[in-house]
Amino acid sequence: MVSARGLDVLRVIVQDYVATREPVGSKSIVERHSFGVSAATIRNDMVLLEDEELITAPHTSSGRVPTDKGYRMFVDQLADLRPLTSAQRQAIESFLGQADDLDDVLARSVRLLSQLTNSVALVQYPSLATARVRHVELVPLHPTRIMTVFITDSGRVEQRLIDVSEHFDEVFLGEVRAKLNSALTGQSLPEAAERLANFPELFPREHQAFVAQISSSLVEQVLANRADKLVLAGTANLARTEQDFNGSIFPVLEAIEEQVTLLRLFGEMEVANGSVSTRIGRENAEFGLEETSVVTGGYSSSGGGVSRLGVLGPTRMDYSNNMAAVRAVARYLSRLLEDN
Amino acid sequence: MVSARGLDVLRVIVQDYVATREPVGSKSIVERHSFGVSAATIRNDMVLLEDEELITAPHTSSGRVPTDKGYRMFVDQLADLRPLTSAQRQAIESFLGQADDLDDVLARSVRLLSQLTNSVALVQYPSLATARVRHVELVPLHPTRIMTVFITDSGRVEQRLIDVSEHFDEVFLGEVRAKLNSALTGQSLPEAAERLANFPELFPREHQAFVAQISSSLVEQVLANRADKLVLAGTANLARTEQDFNGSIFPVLEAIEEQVTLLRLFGEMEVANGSVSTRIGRENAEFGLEETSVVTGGYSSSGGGVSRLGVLGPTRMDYSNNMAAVRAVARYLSRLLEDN
DNA sequence: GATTGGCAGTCGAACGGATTGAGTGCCAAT
DNA sequence: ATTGGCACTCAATCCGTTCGACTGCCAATC
Repeated sequence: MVSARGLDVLRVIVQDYVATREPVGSKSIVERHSFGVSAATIRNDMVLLEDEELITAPHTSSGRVPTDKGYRMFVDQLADLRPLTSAQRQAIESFLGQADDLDDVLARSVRLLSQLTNSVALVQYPSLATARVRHVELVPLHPTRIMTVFITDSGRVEQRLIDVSEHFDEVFLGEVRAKLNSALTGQSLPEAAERLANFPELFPREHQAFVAQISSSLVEQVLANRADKLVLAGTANLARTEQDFNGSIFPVLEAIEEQVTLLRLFGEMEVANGSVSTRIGRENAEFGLEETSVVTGGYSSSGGGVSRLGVLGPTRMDYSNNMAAVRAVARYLSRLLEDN
Repeated sequence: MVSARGLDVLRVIVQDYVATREPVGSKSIVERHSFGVSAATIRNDMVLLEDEELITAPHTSSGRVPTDKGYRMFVDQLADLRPLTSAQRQAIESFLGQADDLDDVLARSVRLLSQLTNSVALVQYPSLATARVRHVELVPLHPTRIMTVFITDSGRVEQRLIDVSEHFDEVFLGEVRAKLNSALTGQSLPEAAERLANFPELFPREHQAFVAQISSSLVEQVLANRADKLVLAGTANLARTEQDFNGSIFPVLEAIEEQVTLLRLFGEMEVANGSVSTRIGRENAEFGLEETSVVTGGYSSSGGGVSRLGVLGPTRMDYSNNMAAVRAVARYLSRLLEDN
């Protein structure tokens, strides 16, 4: 069994390895940290850690490196979630404070997060799953073209142009708009989609075809909006940590471009509002990201739903710092978006 | 002086080097291409090419590699702009043909271009500089909140929320909307901004403060829209061609994230509609991109302006193919966006 | 029983020398 | 102008040696 000191050894192995990118040996441990025991004792602890598959030696005569399992234990039990420095706190405050609209808030958050962590940062747009319709607008543009605008209480606005087959009457359009709003305002998106399906029936037969064009377009719009959007920043950091990706950052760049992958990854991590969770190395194998770790946190918006943000980097990352940064930004973001 | 055959030699050096990533020697030239002369003759030509700084030898006893100047000459005089294969043409047709709205068209174009070239592809949103206002809409949301929507004839739609300080009357808002549209529709953006400045004066004194809030917000919106937007795809291709970037793709990733850089780069390249132009290696030094080349083409939209699209990759890229691909996609895109 | 110093053993990294081979530059002959 | 021949250069490769950082084990010690 691994002793208490054994776990301390694991901790410093993770810390030193993350700091230096070099396998850490028993001797360097005793001279860099004051364990009060000799190198031989550390060595004894290390064989136990190796038995538990928490560390491994790249080759016979080298220092040890944490395994995925070792990182996992570090994250779950050993990492001290040191709070950010006051300078960092202040940076968050002043940097996010001056944002105005939702897009701006998210853009600033993601850049901030990537700077705090020197990693790729991701922020998911506020979830629409629990959002409610605030307003629907129909704008006549052409004799046969209408713009539909769709606004949710999470502050998201989407517009779309549709071409209808016949000329329409603007007064009648106003009537449609009024009925749409009274039918949909306050509804959740799935409810709204359902109501839209039956919506044309509220009108006299001769107008149903026309209204159906509008409502079916709106349905698409409502459902399409579920596909969440990501904002990212800090991709260039990948180049700096490239050697940690066993040669090729190709899969990582691919995942970043295929945002669907990242969204699925996010989706699989459960995140209570305010806490953070991690996925380490092979745990991401199904996404082709065996060498990368993800730290995720949840933030809540006035829509009520919890959305995610996080950072992505090599398995050999500074978990303590990154978890603290994710948590801090998530909390600040929640505060900002709930007030509003 | 460099003979005609000398230029042929330059051409095959560029082609072979791009194909193999290996310095090409006189012997391999004569055995791979039928020049009808001996290796020694080729060698004589090569010293002349080297005198002109069109090629260079990485070390004394190795084959030659094109210099930036050599690529430049290749691109300007030697590249055969072979038209795309009919399969490629068909791919363009079928892939772009099924797009519906502007965003979709651009997203498909950029992905297509990156696939055709195995490089990072960029497409600039249609220029608004010469776009004209098609429609302005004011949507009352709250007692004190209005959404302003701004539509140009280039198909771009922008919306924005503003909070006004006092409650307003919806009928009056309709009046404002009508006057706005009659004042702005058909105007170019700079003209529109100018008219908006004086717009409140059209109203009785007691309403001017309210109208001013709307118009000043619209002015911002109009001017802000000039900041062009880029869509990109194929970033993962950088990982594959990484060795061509002398070790670090950092500056490239950075430029990709800092879209401003790319826009400035685009801006410096003059592009008549339908033609393509290139920037090679050091010519991009001011952007920190000494090892990358950019192939740019222009496309026109019904807005009337010319916008740009292109690919970006290592200096050692397949210029013939990439120029052809850029030109083809640009032409197709023009056709698509002008009709509309 | 935990800890320690000592010591042999392992293995990658670094170094140096020899070899190989692709390719050049030059020159005299055609 | 072109060519074959030849000496020369230099990166790449291989091989053997050394060096050094570690480990693993063991007997002695606390």
